[in-house]
Amino acid sequence: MGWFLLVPRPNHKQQSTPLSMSQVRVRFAPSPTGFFHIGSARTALFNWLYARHTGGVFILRVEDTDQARNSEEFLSLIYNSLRWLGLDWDEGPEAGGEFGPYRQSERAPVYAQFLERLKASGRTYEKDGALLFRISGEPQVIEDAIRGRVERTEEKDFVIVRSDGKPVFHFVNVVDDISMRVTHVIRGEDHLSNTSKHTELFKALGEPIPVYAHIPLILKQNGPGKMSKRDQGALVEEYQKRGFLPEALVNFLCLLGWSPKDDREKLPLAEIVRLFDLPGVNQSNARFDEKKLAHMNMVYLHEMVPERCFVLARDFLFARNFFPEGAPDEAYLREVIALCQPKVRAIEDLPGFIGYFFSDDFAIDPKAKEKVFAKGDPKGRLGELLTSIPTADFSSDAALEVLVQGLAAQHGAGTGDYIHPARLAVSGSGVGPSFYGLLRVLGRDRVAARIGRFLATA
RNA sequence: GCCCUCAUCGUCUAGCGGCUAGGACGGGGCCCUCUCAAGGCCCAAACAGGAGUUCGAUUCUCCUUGAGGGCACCA
Repeated sequence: MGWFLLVPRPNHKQQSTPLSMSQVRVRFAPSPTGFFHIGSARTALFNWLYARHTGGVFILRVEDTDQARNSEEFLSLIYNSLRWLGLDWDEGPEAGGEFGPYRQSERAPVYAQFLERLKASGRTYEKDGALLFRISGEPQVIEDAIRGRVERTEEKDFVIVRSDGKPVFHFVNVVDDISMRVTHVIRGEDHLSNTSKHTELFKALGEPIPVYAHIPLILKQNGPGKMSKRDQGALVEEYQKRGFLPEALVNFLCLLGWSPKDDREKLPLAEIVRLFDLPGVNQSNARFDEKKLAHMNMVYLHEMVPERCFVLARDFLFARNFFPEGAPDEAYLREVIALCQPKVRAIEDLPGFIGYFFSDDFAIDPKAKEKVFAKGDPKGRLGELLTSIPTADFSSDAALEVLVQGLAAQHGAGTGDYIHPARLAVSGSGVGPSFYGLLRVLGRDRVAARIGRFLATA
């Protein structure tokens, strides 16, 4: 890892005119042939981070030349996911820019023009109706900003235009990077072996070679191989639908192949932007760990301001049709969410956690009931509590706590002797949010009715 | 098969010649106590193997092994 101390840092300035290359220009170039997945998201993220770190330009380029497999749905999914993650692009579709168009399907004239240049160099020839590129056969050396010197010799000529007239990936990719003035190519390591094809093309066209930075791949969490869009937990859209917090997913993704080099893990994006650099990126592949993502998501959830949590939770609950009988009172919902925010690990846990706040028709958990009735006199305690409810102060948790402590002292019992049976009576569950908050939010009427019903039926 | 890349706890990582090899997730235990999927504390857990270089290697070099990727008229 010490090579970058010896070799001057990325040397694009030596390779081109300082004026045109004075600003970093990176691109993320997805092809809309399937769902947007975690690996692509991280590649986009690292490009975005580098652009923001250097004050450069982040370009979105759509590689939609595979017409048989492309779809506009997949494309808008990419846009949506990038926006959800906060990865805004400076140039590209829906953003404009002076080096467009940014969809390859609209760039045929550019490819024709560069093809003429390549033909003029005498390095192309036709075979079976396709156009081939004649390689130099010379070793291709790149100074990868992450891996250091990598050398590889391309061994055979390759097709650059199919017999149907469509140019292939290697050619259009290089042409676009040239014409969009891309200075740094940050992409997955799966492209490392392709790079020799690309440098051959850059040289044949007499163009400067960009700085390459091949980032490690994300491996699927179970089983062999890299993560693909078919793997469990691979789709960005899925996390969005499940109510994950985008800042948590971004933070987690940053830590797959990069670290701040100290023991911090949760850090603000602005801090990551400040610290991020290519030599700090790891060289080894990382295995995706959904448990750690879930933990990161929980940490962000618990630290989030309640109002934002409310908005996210409300939208999520409505999206899941959690209120089939219509919207609940907003102030009440806000209180429920605020009460439960510290107790759930994720927004998606909410539906299973808050049902009894919105319906009196909840089941009594038999296990919890067994535990409550195992000792003491739960019904007697509930009776005492019920008697005190009409005159109780439900305006604050503290007031309710005082009430229960008073009952306990008066009857020579512990607060738990009231709390556990009462929690069961009002929620049907042995677990839940802070007890006094639970009573306060449910309110006097519900609490009294539910305890009364419990005493009558349990 | 050929080529390229990588290699520290189960997982994500810190470490850039001398450390009791640190942190986090997950796992186990204890505490708190109004429950808990929350919080606090503690424990187990790693330098793949072999040769070198060096006074000294997790750290540098080579080999082996393992892992990943690439070798399309897919991108």
